[in-house]
Amino acid sequence: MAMAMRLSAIARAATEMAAAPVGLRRLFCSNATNFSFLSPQANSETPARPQADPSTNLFVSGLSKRTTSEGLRTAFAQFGEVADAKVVTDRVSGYSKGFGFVRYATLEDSAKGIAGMDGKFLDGWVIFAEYARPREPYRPQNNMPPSPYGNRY
DNA sequence: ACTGAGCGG
Repeated sequence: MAMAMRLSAIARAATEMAAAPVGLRRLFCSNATNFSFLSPQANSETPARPQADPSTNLFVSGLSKRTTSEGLRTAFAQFGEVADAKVVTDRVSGYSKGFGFVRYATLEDSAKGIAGMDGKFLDGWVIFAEYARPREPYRPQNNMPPSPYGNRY
């Protein structure tokens, strides 16, 4: 019965993990976050699943701050055709924010990119690759006129 | 400048 209590504690912990926000699930990698076999109702009960729908665009987090867009592209290009790769940097300091985006040419490639890179090491850090959520709609922060240096939209 | 969760300009 002590055993039964231990097992239920484990099941409870696993259930909490499955319902935990992305930040906590990051302790593992996104490949190992499906614990629905321990909480069958979690599927219909989970309000908004944190995972985004499949996309050619990947959100990559956990990056070393020394990883560049070029390094990101090189790593992910092993698994498919990379159309674009970008490490997000602070605009004033120029330093990496530790995450970035990789856009593949096809959905097949982006799936292979996740399988190949999620939970792997890059420049000494375990990185996480997942489908990116749809990009934020563009809106100028102030009421500044459009920049002459190139608005891409 | 360090920052270790996060979804970009």
